[in-house]
Amino acid sequence: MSLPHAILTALLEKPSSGLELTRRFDKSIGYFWSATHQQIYRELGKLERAGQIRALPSVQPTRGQKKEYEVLPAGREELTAWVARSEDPKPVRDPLLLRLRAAGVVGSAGLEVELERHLALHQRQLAQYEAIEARDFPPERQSTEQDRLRHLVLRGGIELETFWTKWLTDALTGLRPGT
Amino acid sequence: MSLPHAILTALLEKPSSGLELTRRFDKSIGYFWSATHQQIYRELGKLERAGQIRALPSVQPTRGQKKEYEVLPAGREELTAWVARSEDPKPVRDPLLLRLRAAGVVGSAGLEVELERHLALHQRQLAQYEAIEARDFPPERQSTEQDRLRHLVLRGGIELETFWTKWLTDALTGLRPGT
DNA sequence: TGGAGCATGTAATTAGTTACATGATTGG
DNA sequence: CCAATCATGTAACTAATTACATGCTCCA
Repeated sequence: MSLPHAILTALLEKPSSGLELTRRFDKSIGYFWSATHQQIYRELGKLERAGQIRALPSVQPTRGQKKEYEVLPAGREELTAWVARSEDPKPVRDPLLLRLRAAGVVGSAGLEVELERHLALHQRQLAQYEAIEARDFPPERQSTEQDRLRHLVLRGGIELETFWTKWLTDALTGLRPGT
Repeated sequence: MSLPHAILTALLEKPSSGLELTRRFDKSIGYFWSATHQQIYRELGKLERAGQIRALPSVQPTRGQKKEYEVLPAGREELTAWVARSEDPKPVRDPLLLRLRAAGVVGSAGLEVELERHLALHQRQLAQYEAIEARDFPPERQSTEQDRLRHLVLRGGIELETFWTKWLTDALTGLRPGT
């Protein structure tokens, strides 16, 4: 139940059309909440019907015509309440860990290649996050709460990718015999 | 598309009934792939119709009667192929990171309590994993590939929970003013 | 005999994915 | 004027969640 809140957050940061949102979900927002344009349009419709956002009245609502949305007070209230809401972490569901367990039962043939592929992907993502950190959060510069929160989110991404690269490296080592 | 593979793995480790599987998914298997009994029964039906598993012929298939399943050769082959299959990591979707981003926009009122709650949950999970590691994987004891793979999976769980406890601690520090 | 617990399921809903459809704008 | 691209959507499907239904066994 987080997609509407992701959209509300994005629209508060900057009113946008569906396609603009899609592009932003492919970049910064997608680093912690991914969504496709189909999901986004469907959810925009729901949020509009719920009175949490509205289309800016600049252009007529015909198909193929750009339509910009902004957040209404009800939407902001909903988001504010959600930030403090009590929601348990979702149970883990990780296909790669599962595959290692499966490999323990049917053998690990072919797994090494796949682990190396994942390792390369995570290393690339990590490098990208670190570049963003170097660019947007140079040492000793954060002052506003918004800056600190954004940096924390990015740190989460960096540390998650660091975990994966380290764990995959260990797994590749451990997969070849000899401890 | 990993639930059927999770079930095949579990059944290869030990033939079980639906409820037994449900219990095992609440424990060890659920540490990296969670599932409810409804999902499990539905998927058992599909796998049986697909000829990948079969019910042990011991008891008649009436409702309320325990029914044990075992994996057929086709099921083992499918699992073997899946271990080596090329599958990209799923895009990240983490509600807590998203909430921090939202807090940057509408303010972080009430967030601290929620972060502390999550921190406690992750610390508890971490302690549990570490107890399992101490019990099942004492130093210098692993020899078989299966042992090494199982330990790697557990290390994944431990390091993920370590990441969350560390990150949440940082976040709580960073949330109060003064760097 | 009747209720607790074991065991297997169905139904309805929600969220996410994949594939496709259509209109508007613009530059060659 | 037509192809590329921008932009908004629909439809069908798959996966997961939540709520409910039903039958069997055992023992107080």
